[in-house]
Formats: sequence, C-alpha cells, structure tokens
Amino acid sequence: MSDIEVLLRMLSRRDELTAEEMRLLAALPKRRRLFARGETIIPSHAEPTECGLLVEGFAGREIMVGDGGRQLTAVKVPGDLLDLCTLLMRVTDHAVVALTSCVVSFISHRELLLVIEGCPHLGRLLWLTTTLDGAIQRNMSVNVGRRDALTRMANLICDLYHRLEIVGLAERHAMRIPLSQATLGDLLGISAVHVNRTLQTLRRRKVVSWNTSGDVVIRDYNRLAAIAGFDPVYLNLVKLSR
Amino acid sequence: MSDIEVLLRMLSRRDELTAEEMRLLAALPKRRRLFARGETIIPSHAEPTECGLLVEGFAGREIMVGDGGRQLTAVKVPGDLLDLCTLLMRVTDHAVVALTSCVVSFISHRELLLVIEGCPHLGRLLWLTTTLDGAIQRNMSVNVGRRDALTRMANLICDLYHRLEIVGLAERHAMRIPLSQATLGDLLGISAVHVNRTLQTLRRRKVVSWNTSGDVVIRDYNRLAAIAGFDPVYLNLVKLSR
DNA sequence: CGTCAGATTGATATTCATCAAGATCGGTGG
DNA sequence: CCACCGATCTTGATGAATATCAATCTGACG
Repeated sequence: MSDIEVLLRMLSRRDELTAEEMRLLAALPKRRRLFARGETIIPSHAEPTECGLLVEGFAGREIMVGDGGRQLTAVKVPGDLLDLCTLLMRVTDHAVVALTSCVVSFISHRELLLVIEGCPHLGRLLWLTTTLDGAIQRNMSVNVGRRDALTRMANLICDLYHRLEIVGLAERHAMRIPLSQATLGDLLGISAVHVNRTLQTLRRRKVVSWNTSGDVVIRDYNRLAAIAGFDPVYLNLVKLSR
Repeated sequence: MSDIEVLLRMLSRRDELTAEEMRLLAALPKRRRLFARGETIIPSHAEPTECGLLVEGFAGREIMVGDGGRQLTAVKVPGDLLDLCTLLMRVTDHAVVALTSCVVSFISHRELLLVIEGCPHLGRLLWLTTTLDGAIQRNMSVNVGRRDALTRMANLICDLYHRLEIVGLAERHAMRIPLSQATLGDLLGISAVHVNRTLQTLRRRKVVSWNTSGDVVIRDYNRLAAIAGFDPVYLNLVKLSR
C-alpha cells in the first residue's frame, strides 16, 4: 500500500475528500523510514519539525512512570498520524515507540501548514483527526480506570478490530495483532502474567482465539462487545457533512 | 470575571493574542446558563449545535461503565471549552456533568466557524486547545493506568493546581477544590473509601492539607510532585511563536 | 543441539473494593 | 433553641482481583 493510501482511507471514512484534496495530500514530500521493534520513533521532550504517518506496523505512545515501568497510553495503527500534536505544541510530552517493526513517512510541519493554508477544509480534517485521537484516548482512560482485566482486554480487541478494518487490515472478524503479552500489559495497565490468564479466559469462553504468532479471530463478536461494554460512537464512523 | 475573561487567560498563556482576536472572541454571542451540581450539561450521544465555555465551577466528562458505575475521564476548570470536539464530531461520545454548581456560556457552532474562517490564527488556537485537551487526557490515562492510589491523587492535585493557577483560581499553593470524595474516586478510578485513606496519608505526611469544605493547600510542592512523578510538560505552558 | 524470547503455570503477597457501622456537620422545621 | 435529617466523612473488618516471584514449557532460529 502506498504511503498515502492508508491516510486517505482513514480520512475518507470520516469525511468526503475531493480529488483535489487527495492530490494535495499525495503531493506532500515524504521521507520514509523503517524502525525496528523497540526503537523510539519520536522521543519525549523533543521539538520535532515534522510529523510521522504510520504506514505499516504498530506503534505506541509511551510515558514512563516513576519506578522504571512504562505505560502505553495509545496504540497507533497504519493510517494514524503519530504526532500531529507537535504541529501546534512545541514540545512532545510523550515518546512514540515501535511496538513491531514499523514503516513511517515523515512530512515536514512547514509543508503541511502550507497545504492547510491553501485548503482550509483539509485543515479542518486534520483538526478532526486530533479530535478523534482525543476520543480514542478517552476510551482508553475509561478502559484502564475502573474495569477489570477481562473487560479491558475485550475493549482493546474491539477498538483494534474497528480501527484495522477501516484501513483494510481486518476483515470477517480476523486480524493480526503481533504484540507480545508484555506489551499488551503495558497498554492495559496490567501485568504480563495477568494478560496471559485473561486471554485464556477469552479462549476458554470461545469468544476470541489468539495464537502465539498474533493471529486473532473474534469468534463471537456480540459476546465480546458485551464483555467489553463496547460503544463504537467514539470512533466517529459517521461521515460529517462538509 | 466576565465570560470571556477566563478563556482569554487560558489561551494567552499558550500563545499571543492580538487585540483584534480578543475583540472577535469577546464579540461572539453567548447564552449563559447555570447548572446545579449533578446536572448534565451536555448529554452523551447528542448532536449539540453549540459549544460550552465553563466560566465558573468544576465539570467532568462522564462515561458510564457497564455495571452502573461511572468513570470521569477529565475534570474541567473555568476557561475550558467543554465540548469543542462536537464542532467537528457530530455525535458526543460522552456526557459532561456539573461536579459543582457551574456557570456555562454557550457559543453556537455556526458563529464560531464564521470567526475561524475570518481569522485562521484563531482557528489554529482552538485547534491547539483540542491538542491540549488530548495531552491532559493522556496524563489522566497514565494516572489511572499503572499507578497506586497515592500517586494518582498527588498527580490530580498537581494537575489542578497548575490549571487553576492559569485562570487565577490558585495562588501560593492554595486553591479550592469543592469535590466530594466520591467524585474524586470517580476521577481517579478508586473507591470513595480509598480516597479518604489516601488523603489521610497525604495529610499525615504533611504534604497537602485538604479540609472538608474543599480548601486545599500544598504544603510541600516538591514532595508532592515527587510522589506524583509529575512532569508539567503536557500542560504546554511555553508560548508558541506565531 | 543450544539458546533465547516469550508463553504458561503455580504459589504467595499486596492493594484495593466492599460492606457495615459510627461520627460530623450544615440545614431545617417545630 | 433544639431535635432531627441527610449527606459526607471516617473507621474497621473481610474478601476479591491482581501483582510478583519463580519455575517450566514452547517454538524459532542459528
């Protein structure tokens, strides 16, 4: 898939894009780079001059907590802009790390701002992605807040399924999530051991199958969504009129 | 304090505002309304046509979780826009409720969009508030994710102190936070009983005093920030050049 | 075949929720 | 003025969810 293809899919699911707008986005100069799993894509407390579009792989927002542990506050999937916030906030408050090997396309802030100036509707669309990012983050907060491990896990699976489906990386309730159980623990705020036991429960109940190599199949979506208390409104899958 | 005064303070702490921009914001027609504690300011799954500016009081984003419990994913203080996200996302994914009695000024989306069209820099500034909101949300996620109750509480106190200070509602380490312990529990994802015990620990260690009527004094900021592992970068208190 | 990362399992420790019973306090009506 | 009331804060006791530690198992890969 081309660099821009995933972005266009992600955006056009939320709003109509004109041919001209697609052209403008496609014409943006991009610097493509590969990251190995574990590498830092964007460091914390930095002042980037470009923003990254995740093209392949999974990345995560990482904030270190006091005692050496880390908390991942978000998973990023292909089509997500990794640090659009730096376009407006000078200093990053978190790092973005590669959770699997990743392909990232960088677009300079300057170029991006020029395009927005020439096409305010694109600006609004990018603003919308910031809003969406906030909504996804909120869902994450709820998730780690007051729910038990099983609910958290179910919610994460629902969230990823819908987001991957948008960019064509999930279909018929199947997808690949090649994250280790330790990484899942960092995402859900639970220990790796408990992730393991939680997955076993989901398997035992025949709701989800998730093998060691990361192939995930949702065997009973309705039950999964019920366990998760999942409400997809936050994903804003209803198109906005212009 | 006038309706717009708190908003101007909040914004001008992050970027320069010209006299013209201030005039535009002040000239926006507003519909002022009072809410009693516990009332819903913006319902969930609604399609608002205006956005609320919190002028006085504390509000919270509320998402209900399965078993009747609620999770507050954010506290809003005077100067905060309560639901700017609805300007771009049609349907609200959460409710906003009054945690104390609140004064809210509503501004219609239409008027707001007109102003932005005429003054792109104001649009960027509002976009920045969306970004900022995301950063505050992220800090919240970290907070409820993997930290113990004491750390969560310390973090919330630091967060509120800085945000209240910006709008002139905190100074010399003193502020009023008239939230019940049950409400604090909903914010931190812990039970009300545990909130009580946590506050006692902070009092016993002479880090914070917090009496029943909501007067809070940070007696040892450095120790509090150390307990919290607090890093204020996310509040973006460094002004952006234009 | 050896190695290594990750998954799995069992045993124990900790944190926090829950339940239940006072204590405190501001307000309210007699 | 006083008795009462409801809401909130406080305290103690018990139990459940999850962390932590340690050991073993598995599969990929050189």
